[in-house]
Amino acid sequence: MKATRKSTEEKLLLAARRLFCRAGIHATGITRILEEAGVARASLYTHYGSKENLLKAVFDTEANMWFHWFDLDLPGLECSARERILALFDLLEKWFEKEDFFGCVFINAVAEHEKDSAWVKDVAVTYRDQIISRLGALVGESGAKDPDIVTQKLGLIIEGAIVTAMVTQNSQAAHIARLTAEDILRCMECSPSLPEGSVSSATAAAMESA
Amino acid sequence: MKATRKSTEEKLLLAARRLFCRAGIHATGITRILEEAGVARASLYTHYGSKENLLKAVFDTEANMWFHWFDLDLPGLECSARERILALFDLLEKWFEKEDFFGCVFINAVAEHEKDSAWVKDVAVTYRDQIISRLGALVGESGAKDPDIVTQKLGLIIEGAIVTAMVTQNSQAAHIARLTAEDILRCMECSPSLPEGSVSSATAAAMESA
DNA sequence: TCAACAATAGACCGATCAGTCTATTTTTAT
DNA sequence: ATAAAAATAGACTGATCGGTCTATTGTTGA
Repeated sequence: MKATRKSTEEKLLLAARRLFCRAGIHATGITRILEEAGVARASLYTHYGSKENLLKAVFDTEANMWFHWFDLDLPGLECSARERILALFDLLEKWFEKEDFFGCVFINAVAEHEKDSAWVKDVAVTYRDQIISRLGALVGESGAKDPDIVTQKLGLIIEGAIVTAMVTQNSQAAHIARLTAEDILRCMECSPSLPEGSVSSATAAAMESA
Repeated sequence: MKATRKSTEEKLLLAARRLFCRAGIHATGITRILEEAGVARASLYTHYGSKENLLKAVFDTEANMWFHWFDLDLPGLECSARERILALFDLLEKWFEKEDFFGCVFINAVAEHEKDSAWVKDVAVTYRDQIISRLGALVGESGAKDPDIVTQKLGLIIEGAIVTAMVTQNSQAAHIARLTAEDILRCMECSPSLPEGSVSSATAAAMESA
């Protein structure tokens, strides 16, 4: 608990992070950020130079949240790797419960920016790789038979939980994701396919939709 | 296969749907839609009245895609309910493989609009409920012990697959989601918790992150 | 005390946006 | 063939945006 006054830089960063997620990046004007931060217009440009750089700084802080989870919070738990994987979903739940949770700034930013050749997507994918890599290390420790597939499954339900929580504005998505993670872990060493055969051939005929 | 020429209305709708997803809604100007549609400026306003109404029309077409899957494609398959659930992920994969797939317009729209008191979120949530309801009916047919939880799990991995496919631009997310769905279905009648106890208490201590 | 710096308010600029309007051409139906 | 309807190009408007600039006020450290 530092008693230090929040710096101008911090005030801008926090307001931008909140508004970019709550209202969208394009929809959030510089003026609104300045109002919420309680900071003068020129200060934004002396500290960050542009709205784009401010967004990059917001990306960094969001990535640091994830790195903090994987590099400090989860390793501090005295439990098995499998339990650490499940504990990740408790961290997600705490995140979703915050009053100013409005989705992941990476996902939201990608959603509202050009998907071909845009720096936003490149930055988001780079950070995503770093996060998935840490998740993969955790899965590796758990002794999964096919760690890559398990990692991809877990990454998918993490993203699903974030989006579900954003859209429904309900932190329960983390709990559902945790239950799903338990299913994945329970099936980790079982046979890779269902008793009944695949239906992928029967499905192919059913496609002519708009 | 109709040989009918595409109407002005359709051309606008298709261009808008593609651009809203590929580049974002705010980032897509009217002029760009008109260029891609090959349509005059005034035609947009005679047919739709405003950019907002055009977005609503795009929402309708995307919802109809889902309704077509649940109400026509999947019921047409001669297989068990469980297999129909899995077949949904094959439909998703076909969707992701389209060259102009850039995410779900509902998710993307929510991501870039105000999350408190905005019509965009309300419309998206309404359609989401209708889709989840159809998914729930399918799960009910499969004889799941706890159909509500299973439905929420499946809904979550569907959203996860869509976002993963959007961010990574890789249709393989549908396959991972299908494998996860198989895990969920396989665990459907098993005991609801892992052999080892929960770690939720041990996790609570690890939270002070930014 | 006073100079160097940081932050302030707010006018201002050029660009872009959604939407309107006019005048012209093309299509359609009879 | 011709009149009505639909679509066209493109100029135009008012509002908003990101970013710059000036002038003033606090704040800090020697």
